[in-house]
Amino acid sequence: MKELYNIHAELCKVFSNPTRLEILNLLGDKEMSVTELIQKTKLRQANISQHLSIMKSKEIVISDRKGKNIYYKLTNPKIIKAFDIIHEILNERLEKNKKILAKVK
Amino acid sequence: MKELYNIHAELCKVFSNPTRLEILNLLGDKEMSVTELIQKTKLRQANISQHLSIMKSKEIVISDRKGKNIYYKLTNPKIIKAFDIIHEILNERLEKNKKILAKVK
DNA sequence: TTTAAATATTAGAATATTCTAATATAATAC
DNA sequence: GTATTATATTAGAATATTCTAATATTTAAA
Repeated sequence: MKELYNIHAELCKVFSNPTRLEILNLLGDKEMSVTELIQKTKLRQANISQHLSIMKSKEIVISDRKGKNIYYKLTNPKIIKAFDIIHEILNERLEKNKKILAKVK
Repeated sequence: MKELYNIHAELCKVFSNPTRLEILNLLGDKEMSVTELIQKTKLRQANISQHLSIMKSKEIVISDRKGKNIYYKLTNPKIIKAFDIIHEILNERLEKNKKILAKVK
């Protein structure tokens, strides 16, 4: 069982960086080339490449060259499902805080 | 939108440590005192306390003293739902690898 | 009111992560 | 071939994380 926690933690480590989350969310919509990712995120090329390399090595994305460009996509779209739940949790937290603020006011 | 990635990443950072995942999974079943958590995990008291402190500060768990003991529980059980999806992803990955191995053999 | 049990905090060494700048590689177009 | 475009890799400084050992705090029991 401890081994499951290790690989689960490894996976979450990948998700614990805002740039990688941004990339993954973009790839959730459709596969995208590195150039497109640079344009959408406004981040440096080396940085995007490094993050893609990390995610590829963890088998979270796969790449596919098409002519001049290399396209990346998610290996498993369920990742987005997990993100959706995280977003629900964050929204519920926000709502709760709003209510508390409303009472105090 | 970038702000969402920041807080999402912050939350996943908490999930990117095997000990914290182990604690959270235990708390998913029922609330538990620090002593119980030490017994179940076989980890050092200081270590458990530090991890609980981190998760409390991120509002992932809340604590409640009952006499001698302090009990911790999840603030939002949906966390376990997110973990279940992660486990599905990891299982699917495992199955895929099994199939590949079977073909090679 | 001292003692014991339960939990928290602190300090610090070891390790890991993340970014930028610079450079390398690979494919296409000319 | 040579230049250009797209992408990857490397090195290294700054920062963050994680554990252990030691110590402090809090509550209940004697």
